[in-house]
Amino acid sequence: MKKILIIEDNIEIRENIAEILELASYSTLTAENGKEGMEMAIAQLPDLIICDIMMPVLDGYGVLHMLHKNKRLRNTPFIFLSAKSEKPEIRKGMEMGGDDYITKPFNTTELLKAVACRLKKAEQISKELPPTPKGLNTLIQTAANKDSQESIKEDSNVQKYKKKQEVYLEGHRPSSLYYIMKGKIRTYKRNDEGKELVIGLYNEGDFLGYTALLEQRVYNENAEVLEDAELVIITREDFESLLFNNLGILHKFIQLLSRNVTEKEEQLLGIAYNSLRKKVSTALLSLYKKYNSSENANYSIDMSRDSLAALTGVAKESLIRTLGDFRDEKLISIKEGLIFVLNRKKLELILN
Amino acid sequence: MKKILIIEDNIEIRENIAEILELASYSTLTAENGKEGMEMAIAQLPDLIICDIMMPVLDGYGVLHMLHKNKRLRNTPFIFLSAKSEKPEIRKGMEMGGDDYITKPFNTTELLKAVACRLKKAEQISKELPPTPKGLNTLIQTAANKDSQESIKEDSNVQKYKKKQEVYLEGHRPSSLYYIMKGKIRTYKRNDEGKELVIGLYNEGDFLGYTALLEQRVYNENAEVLEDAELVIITREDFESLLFNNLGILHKFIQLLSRNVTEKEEQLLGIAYNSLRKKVSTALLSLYKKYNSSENANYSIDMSRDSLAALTGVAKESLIRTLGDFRDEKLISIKEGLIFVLNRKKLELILN
DNA sequence: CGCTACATTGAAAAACTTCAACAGAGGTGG
DNA sequence: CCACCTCTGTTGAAGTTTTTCAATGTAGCG
Repeated sequence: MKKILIIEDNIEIRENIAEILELASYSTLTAENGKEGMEMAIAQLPDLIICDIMMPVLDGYGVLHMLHKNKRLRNTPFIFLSAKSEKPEIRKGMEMGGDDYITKPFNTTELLKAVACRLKKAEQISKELPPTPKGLNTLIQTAANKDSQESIKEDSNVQKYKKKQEVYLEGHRPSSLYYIMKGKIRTYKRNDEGKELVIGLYNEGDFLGYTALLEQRVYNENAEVLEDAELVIITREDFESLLFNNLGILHKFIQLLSRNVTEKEEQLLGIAYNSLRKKVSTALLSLYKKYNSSENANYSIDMSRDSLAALTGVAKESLIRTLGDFRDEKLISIKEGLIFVLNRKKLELILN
Repeated sequence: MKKILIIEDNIEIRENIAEILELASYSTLTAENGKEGMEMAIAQLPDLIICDIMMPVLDGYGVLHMLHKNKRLRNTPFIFLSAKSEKPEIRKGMEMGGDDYITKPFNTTELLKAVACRLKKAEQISKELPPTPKGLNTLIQTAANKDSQESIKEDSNVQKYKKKQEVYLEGHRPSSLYYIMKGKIRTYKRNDEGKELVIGLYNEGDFLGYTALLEQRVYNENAEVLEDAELVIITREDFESLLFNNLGILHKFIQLLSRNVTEKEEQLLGIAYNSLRKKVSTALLSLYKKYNSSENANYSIDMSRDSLAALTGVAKESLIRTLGDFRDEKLISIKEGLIFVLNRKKLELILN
């Protein structure tokens, strides 16, 4: 239930507002001057504040000013109350960052609408999300529903891709963001000699191809389907409007990118100094973690040896030999090309 | 000069507003009903729209609704005009996404204040910045000045660091963001065997240590001063408030991170498959580009062989031998340990 | 002067890659 | 339906590249 703080010196008006809001099943807090109101705001962190301008001790402007200085209250919606005659005061209030205002006398509908409207807007902005990248999944859907402007879901189309199909190619101009509904994708780069290195693995619930869009330049890598996939195509325009109209999504993308950087740094260290054995084992483990997060006991890695080698950054033959060694050491088993991880612990403990 | 579109059916009011705004040196466009106004908005892309609610043909709500459907006009500030008596209409307008409203009759000050206030807010949001990372430099300063809440500049302090000093260490909790006023920094990781790999080079005008802050976890790398430095310490709180109160900064950080990812991917490909010679030459060139962007002819690389090896991802001895080869081939010269790039072109053309 | 830290060189060893050959699966067309 | 072709996976052996180990040189410094 939403908590609303009412700061108003006139007891009648105050009680009246509180009553109306309570009837609309909000919980209310009341204060009879700015100072008291601030104290209460700090202690209770209300979801919205309704505040009179003309008050003894600390007036409405003062409250607004102090709110802005407080990190946790800065974004709380703030609705002014003022007498009809106080026009310049109202302007001043809006300039100082008030979100809306109501002029006295007001009627019930007006009050409730203003409150509902501001609460809704605030919610859209500060939407809390689960910390996993998967959270973006739910997010994009809720955003698509809530967005009154355009429903991303409707506009976007889902496309099916077969194994080995290329989703995009290095050097091409990005026209859309991809969201993986189903299937697995890898991204890779090729050096002058044609050797491939896999630089990213993507699974259901992941986004694909955002760096090129964010940097506003052509793709720097190729993307290929590892396992038959269904991708939601989100046009560049939709992506940008989603991104910049929704602080929550922006926040999440920043975290996503940030984690990306960190992962790549880990990978760098590994590729630079790890031994063949270590490289192969970390590659196997990263596949395992990425695609078998539910710890399915019978999970198998189904990937061509070329791809696997490109993921590890070693020659195909070296990879195969190492896999053979691991099989002999009973760390993995291989049946018809599929690799089963038998002893994850030991695989993790392999030294350089 | 800012362009303002006035949509109002009453010719007197319309001309009056236009006149006032012209006097305040805005340029104005006028339309006498919603339909005409929309056409003009699409054709002219004004910076702000003032619009009456009650109008023939297409009313104010209709205009607002259509604006929201148009990508280029969606974020244009929108101020309603309405008669004092039309309170429920005003609420409806605010609910639909109007930014502000003015009740008729209004006075000059009120109008001008509302216009100025909305224009200012819109500008803060969509601030355009130069594309270079250096842009952040100017940005943080302007942000510090404009930010009415807290001046980052005042709060933060500048600290001096000596060569070889550690700025932060892997595993430590980040408490602040660093902005490099002067000097050079490198970040590096160490593997289990103690071998170091440099994963980032930072120069004047760069930010340092943001990934840990953004991911909200401990540092994943060490940062060490390469050349005596002065760093602005920006507290975590300031950084976060800066980041989330200023869309422009957020935008820029997204681009920064994005480029970071791309760079690391390039580096990965290089470290994975390049030959020793190629690795050394790209390392030299990346140092050259990073720290001698002004193409100073007498620039020299002053770095310990250990550091250089860590940057390249090879053994120190291998690095030294390759440097020797390059010197014999007259690609570089070495005096007292300092490396001078003699033939950048040829260095770039070295094959695997 | 002796100590320490960094730079350089030589030679041997290790770690991978490359080349080459071959096997099996799977698809194709006569 | 089978011979044939191609593609992928595997193995052996030779070849390269890079690292490691060890010795030596050099500069700064209390």
